[in-house]
Amino acid sequence: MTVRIYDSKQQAIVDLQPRRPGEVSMYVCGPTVQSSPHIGHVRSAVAYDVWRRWLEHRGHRVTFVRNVTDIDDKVLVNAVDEPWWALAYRIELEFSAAYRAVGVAAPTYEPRATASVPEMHALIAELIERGHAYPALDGSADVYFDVRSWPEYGALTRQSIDKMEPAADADPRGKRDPRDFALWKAQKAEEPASASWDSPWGRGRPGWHIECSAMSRRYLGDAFDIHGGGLDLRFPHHENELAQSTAAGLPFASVWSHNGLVHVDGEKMSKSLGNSIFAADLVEAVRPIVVRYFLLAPHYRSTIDLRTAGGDLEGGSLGEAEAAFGRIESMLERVARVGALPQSDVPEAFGAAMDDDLSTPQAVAVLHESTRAANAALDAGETDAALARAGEVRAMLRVLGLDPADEVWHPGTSAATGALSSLVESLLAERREARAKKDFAASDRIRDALAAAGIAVEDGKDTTTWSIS
RNA sequence: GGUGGGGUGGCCGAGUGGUGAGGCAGCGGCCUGCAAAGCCGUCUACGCGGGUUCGAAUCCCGUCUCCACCUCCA
Repeated sequence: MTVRIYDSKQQAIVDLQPRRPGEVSMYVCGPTVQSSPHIGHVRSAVAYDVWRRWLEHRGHRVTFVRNVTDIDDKVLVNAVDEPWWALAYRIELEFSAAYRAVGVAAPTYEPRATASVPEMHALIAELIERGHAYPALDGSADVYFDVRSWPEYGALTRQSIDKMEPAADADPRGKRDPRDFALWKAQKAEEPASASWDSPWGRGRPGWHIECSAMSRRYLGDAFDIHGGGLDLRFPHHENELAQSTAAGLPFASVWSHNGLVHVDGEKMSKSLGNSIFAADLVEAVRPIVVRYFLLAPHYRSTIDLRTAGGDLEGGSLGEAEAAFGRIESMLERVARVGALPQSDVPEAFGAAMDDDLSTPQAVAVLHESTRAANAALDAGETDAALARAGEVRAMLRVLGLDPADEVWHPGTSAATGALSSLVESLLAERREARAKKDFAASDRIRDALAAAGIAVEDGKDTTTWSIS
């Protein structure tokens, strides 16, 4: 079974042909750690986490590198009452927590830009030697990429240089062409000494873009299989990465992949609109596992529109996701009471959907169909059939990183959990006695009391279940 | 001006030629002490105008419209 993936550069779905059979190397652009993670960052991380899990499920050994860009203009600007490196690390920790919360597995390696400065220098030197980069004409320590020297510049986004707007990353006086972008930026007088490094061209710091070319090469090699990131990185970031690396003579990425963006109530999410949904807000509105379900149910390349109920997250599309996913969880709990789930592989239709450019919408449809079938079988008293279907559901959930039993979803498990469970069970035992005596007033009193404490009680055919709402 | 992506039923969201994915919400039924859950059934579709075809959401032409990117961005 061949996995197919959309290549942004070719604008086509192609067969994934790993350079080394059985091994896939992926480089995904991680955050510039300048401000707190929002739903867009989380969406991107989930998308490539699912890609990675599916490739592993298909038997590939995946080397997954996601960088942290910890030195950049905005990191310096945003560090107002703390050192820039303290800000960068503080934000990096927020990102790690957000990723972990929604079940994104740790990458194979997570390199920081500041740890690969010598590799950047090597790349820049190669570019100068090949005639594709030059030190600034104004005598500063800036070094620019010479877009006119590279005929393929614009290949990723199919744009011609003449129709592009000038790059605003440095004073154009030092440039040969206003579209030339900085590979190395001279240290400025007002910037802290700790934010600059010696280089053959003078003291300074990396331009944006060069760090990804340097780190992907360092950890994955001159050529690797998949380069991923958000759609908004396509230009200029990925275009410039492609130009730098290929102009330096490297084959670079075989496939370029981009995940779609997240909108809020139909509007682009942006700082100026003040409508950013931060990761911390999300996991407060609904359970993290539901956030993950919400983010992977639509296709990874489509725009997700997060609808709120007048700003209330729980009342909008996240609440609908809670209802939809809750259905699957309820089924698993029902079925678990009649027997142990068998080890199963995912249904063929699920696999076919995932192989086809990670078509999670169809895959999720299979998930719901199996859930319905399991419920139906249980209602019909067909226990074995119910267990079989539930086993399939669990297999699918595991691949998607959505298994409710996975310990990543239970970080708060503690003695308190056990104590609560014990109390609730003893109240439910009293209620069972009352119901047996047809004392429904007493029965309802207990249910109401639990409801008041935020605990929902549901009577099944033979059993009663409870959950914290 | 350039480069891309969309317009599907009350809502979300799949679907590139052939008895209308899936979810949320609604309605009817079964089940239930009541409720919830579950199951069964059910109502609303393909922006607009042409064309090709035995047959089009799907292909072609035209048209309207929304969105993103074009050097801050996941």
